[in-house]
This record gives sequence, C-alpha cells and structure tokens, in this order.
Amino acid sequence: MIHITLPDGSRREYEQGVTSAQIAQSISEGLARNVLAAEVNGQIWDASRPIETDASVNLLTWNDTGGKSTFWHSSAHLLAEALEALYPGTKFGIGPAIETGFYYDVDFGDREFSSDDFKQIEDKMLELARQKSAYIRKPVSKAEAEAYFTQKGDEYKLDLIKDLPDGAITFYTQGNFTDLCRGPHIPNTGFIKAVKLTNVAGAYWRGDESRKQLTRIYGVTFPKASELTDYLTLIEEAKKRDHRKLGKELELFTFSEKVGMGLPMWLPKGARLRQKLIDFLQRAQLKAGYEPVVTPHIGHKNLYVTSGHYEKYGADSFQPIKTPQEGEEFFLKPMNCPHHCELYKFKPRSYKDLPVRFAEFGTVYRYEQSGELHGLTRVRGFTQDDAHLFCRPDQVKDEFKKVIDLVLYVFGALGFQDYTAQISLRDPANKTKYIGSDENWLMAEAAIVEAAEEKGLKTVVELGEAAFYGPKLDFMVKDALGRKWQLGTIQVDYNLPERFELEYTGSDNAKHRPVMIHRAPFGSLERFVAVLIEHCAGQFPLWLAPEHFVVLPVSEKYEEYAKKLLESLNNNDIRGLIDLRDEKVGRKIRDAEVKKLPYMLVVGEKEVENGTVSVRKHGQGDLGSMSAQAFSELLMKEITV
RNA sequence: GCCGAUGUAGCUCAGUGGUAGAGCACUUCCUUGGUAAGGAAGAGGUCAUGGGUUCAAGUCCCAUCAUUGGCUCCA
Repeated sequence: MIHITLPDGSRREYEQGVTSAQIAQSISEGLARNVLAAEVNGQIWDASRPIETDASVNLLTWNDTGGKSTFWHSSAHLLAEALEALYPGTKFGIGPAIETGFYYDVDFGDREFSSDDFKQIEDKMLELARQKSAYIRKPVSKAEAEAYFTQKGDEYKLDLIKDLPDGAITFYTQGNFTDLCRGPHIPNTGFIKAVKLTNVAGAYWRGDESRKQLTRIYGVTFPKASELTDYLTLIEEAKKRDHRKLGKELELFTFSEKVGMGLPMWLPKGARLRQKLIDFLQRAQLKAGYEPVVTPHIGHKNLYVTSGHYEKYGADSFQPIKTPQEGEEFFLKPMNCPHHCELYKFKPRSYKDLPVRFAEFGTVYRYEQSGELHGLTRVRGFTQDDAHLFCRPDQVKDEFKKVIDLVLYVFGALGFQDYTAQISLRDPANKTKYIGSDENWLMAEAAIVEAAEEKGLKTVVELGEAAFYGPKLDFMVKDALGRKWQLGTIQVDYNLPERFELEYTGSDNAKHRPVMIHRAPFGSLERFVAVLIEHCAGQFPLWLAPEHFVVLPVSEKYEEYAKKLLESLNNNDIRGLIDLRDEKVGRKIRDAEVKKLPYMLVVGEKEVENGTVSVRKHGQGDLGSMSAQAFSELLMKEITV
C-alpha cells in the first residue's frame, strides 16, 4: 500500500502501482472522465502511469494550465499522425504545446504546402481522434531509438536523440504513429473533439538560421466543440479591435512608404490622444518629484562607446550620421539613458540631493529587422515615457515602491485591472555574467521583491531573466480579451553609473556610486496606444477621447444655434465637432456612432425654443434633453481623472 | 535578414489572357428632416514598381519595394 496526498491535504491509501486515472475513478466518475494527466510530486505524468511510492498527486483537467498543455502537446502528436497518414515520408522536428495551442515543425521534402491543405488535415485529425487511440508510453534504449528513426529516415529526430542520455528516452505511440517524446500525454485521442489549424510559417530547425527551414503548422484543439466556437469568436473580436485597423478608421496614425517603414506618423486625432497621455503622466510625475529634461535626438559616437552600446549594437543600429568636414560620427539615439547620465554629471551631487529623477518623453530610433515590424507595437521610431532615477543603494526599495505606485495609478486611470509583476533576478548558479557587486545585487533584488510584496502585487519571480546590468520588474497586463502584454518596466542598472563614472558625495565625505533605475510606465507611447486601442476597442475613456461630442442640427434652419452651442462648449478640456452636412439626423447619428464619438447633441426646433440640447450617448442612446450648462458639467465630471 | 501570403479608386473588396468594376467615402443638385444609412447625377485608377512571355497582361514569369503570418533579435 502507498499513501497518496491530494491537493486538499487529504491522504488516501492505494495499492502500489495505482494510476492517477484510478485515483480519479475512486473519487468520482465525473472527475475520472475529465482527467487528462496528473502532477505527481510536482512532475506532470500520464494519468495511466503507475505510481510506485508515496506521492502527492494533483489531478489535472482542462481547467489546469498543465492539463491544457498536455492536451495540446498530445494534439501535436495527433497532427503528426494525420500528416504522416496524408503525406507519407514527412519528417518531423519538434511539436510542443504553446500558450494557446501547439505547433509541429515538419519537413515535407519537395511537397508544396499551404493553408489550403488545412481542411483536409483537420478532417483527418478528427477522424483519428474518433478512434480513441491510447497514447502508449514506452521507455527505449538510445540504440533502439536511433535504429527506429534511422529506419524511418528522420534526421531531425536523430539529431534530438543525439543529445539525450541513454536510459531517459521514451517513445509514445498512438494509432500508427510513434514519436520520440518525453510526454506526458492525455489518455487517448478521443478527448480531442475540436480541431483548428491556425497558420503555417517557416521556422529554422532548432531556431538556427544556418539550418534548414521547416514548415511550422500551428493549431489549437479543444475537448468541446463549443470551446472552439468561443475561441473563434475571440479571434474575430481581436481582429475587429486590431489597432492597425482602428487606427486607420479613427484616423489616429498612419505610415508612409516614402517616410519609411516602421516610422509611425500621428494624425491630428491620434496626436491629441497621445498628447493627453503625455500630459496625464507628466502631471503625475511632477507630483512624484520628477524633473522634466530635454535631450537631443542624436548623440556623438563617443557617448555610446562610453555606454557600451556602440560595441554591442553599433553594427545593428541605424548607421551613423557624419559631419561634412570633420567626419565625426553621430548616432540617432536608441535610448535616453546615456544623455541623462551626462545630465547627472553636470554638477557634483551630494547624498542629500538624491534621488535625482530625470524624466523625458524621448523619441528614440532603433533598427528593427524589416520582418519584425508590426503596426505600432514594433516600430523603428518611438517615444519612451522614460525616466532615470539616480539614488543611493539604500533608496532603491523606496524608489521602487514609488514607481510601482505611479504605474498602478496609470493602469487604474486607463482601465487595466488585471496585471502581474514579473520580477527578473540573477541566475544564482552563474553570478559571473552580471556586472555589479554581489552585495549590491543582493540588496537590489531584496528591495524589488520586498517593494512588490509591500505593494501587494501579484508576482512571478524568474531566475536568470535579469539583464546583465541589473534586476528588473516588468508589468504584464491582461487586456479586455484576456491577452497578455508587457507594459511598464522598472530596471535597476549598475552598469551605466560605472561606465559614466557617476558619483555623489556621501555623508562620509567620500565619493560613492549612485544606483540608476530606468523606468517607463507606458514603455513606449506607440506600443501603449496600440494596446489601449485594442483594450477599449477604440472607445477611449472620455478624458482621452480625441473628440468628446458632435452637434447634430436637425436641419440647416438650426445651424446658427448649433454653431453657437459648439462655441460655448469648446474649451481647453472639452472639444466637439459639428455635422453640417445636408443629411437627416438618423444618418448623422449613425455616422457619429460609427466614428465612436462619445456624445451626440441633437438640436432642432424644441432645443432652440427651450435653449437646451438633446443628448445621446455613444452605444447607449438618448439621455434626454438638458441645458448646455448641464451637459458641460456632465462632461467635465466624466473627464476628470 | 530568412520562409510563406498579399498588393486593383480615399476605404473594403470583386475581377483566371481580349475595351478596369461594386459598395462606402467624396463633389453637385433635389430634399429641410427628430435619435443607427433619403434620392439623383458626377468625379475618381500608369491595376505597387521595373523587366519579360504573348497578336494581346490587372491576370502568366522574373526582380524590386511595401504590407502581412511566422522564425531570429530587442539596450
């Protein structure tokens, strides 16, 4: 008999060799039907794998992340089985589960392949799924494994096996398909009820450009057909919210081939939105003790030699601008920190002056590979809401907390409710690849962890994810569709203060090195606006809306009244338009709704007589009539953040 | 940068070798209206660019550019 501990803390006795599936069965029939795999002592196992010793067991279903990834990984095998059945001779690379779904990298040889083939494959997968073939695990020796794939002629699997230790190799077989696989897998293919292949792309074998490019087929599967429908609905909704589409429709920004790829240009409405974001953050930062600074768009090569960026990125940047006579080299600035370091050095600093907080909405230029560009989220020129805090080591924690406050204030004002903080720390096993003293790192890492804890953040700690120059905290935000974005970032930097020889005089009258903190609540304004557009589907909070209302005269007889109304309402905070087209109100309303204008003011005979406006709210309908004054107050109330 | 897809009017898109199309937007006229599309007429395109094949190319081929889905990279 062995003892099994369940997540609720209960302990049960089972025969040695009991499987998770049997454990589930002993608990309830329903659970048994839904168990996909089980976490046994922290490791995910097949539900059918016998447990030989006392263990803690967590049964995984579709509702667990581990259950989903097992399900999708098994789906990748199903895809492979279908491909092998349809296109004999196909060679297989790797087929992992990903955040949503799975992919398989395959080599079709000379066969042309496109998304037109998806339907056929999906049908085959469903057909195979209906056979409810069990995924059977079989440990094999390295020699056996090599023999199998040599005979099959699959060099990719052989390449993988090469790196595996003998004795730790397993095969999984379902139906007629056998794959090299660590597992685990769901009990049988019958769990897979809905299949959708999503796209196809090229991917290098082992991510290495010098190796052969394989065809990567992405797909997603579900245990219920209705979940696929929901998923497809979500995809549709995401398409509708795509910031590139809305940016065009709402006239926020544009690109021009002539200006250059990846260089966004803000149209009047977008510029207004952007300016409002800047004003908003600027106000908050002034309150938090930041000092706005302004630095040029280019910097001398020496600046980047000092910062170390020249050596690391010089060749992959936009190439330097040269002065005509002297031939001196200047780079477009790829970040603001080196400039800010020089500002810090303007005068000697005392420990009493710290922290010094320089803030700049600095536009920077980075050469991104052409294939990487994407709307506003991936561009070659963008504006960071950048600031650099120069502080004493003992101030790091406090500064971190203040920055977290600022970031949370920003998220709150913009309607982002769901976020986690990802804390990236050193790899403790490999301390040498980081710059800065052990003592400072320990202090900074503790400061970050404690600051996040004291602020009550939901955190995930990633060891080894820190930059070489310091640990960091990134905010991962979930938008209205549940998609994750990395927005705000706070990074500690020991490197630049060292390279720029930044100093302050301590209370001991000796020179000390300040710690630098980079932070950007938005990250880049461009990227942030993109996320914001998709989050709110183009319907911005009123205080950010480029336009707040449109006056709709019922006929041209009321034009005069409408114009006066507009004039009386417009001020620094409120901005409206007027629709003087020779159209019926119904039409004007429709167009205003489509343009997502927050308020519509219908004025006709009644309003002229009573000196009122008839207010209609976007997406809600008629709010009734009120005085212009009352409407103005209503707007002001809603606009105040 | 690499692999795949795409590029036709301001926008969304049809057009598989034989005289460039539709809807919306735009202009003008009619209509003067009450909470999501009133009517008519008009204007608008070197079919991304450059080559090639053909009697004939938006359509077939090649190259380039851009967009896009991925891969790789991201101070």
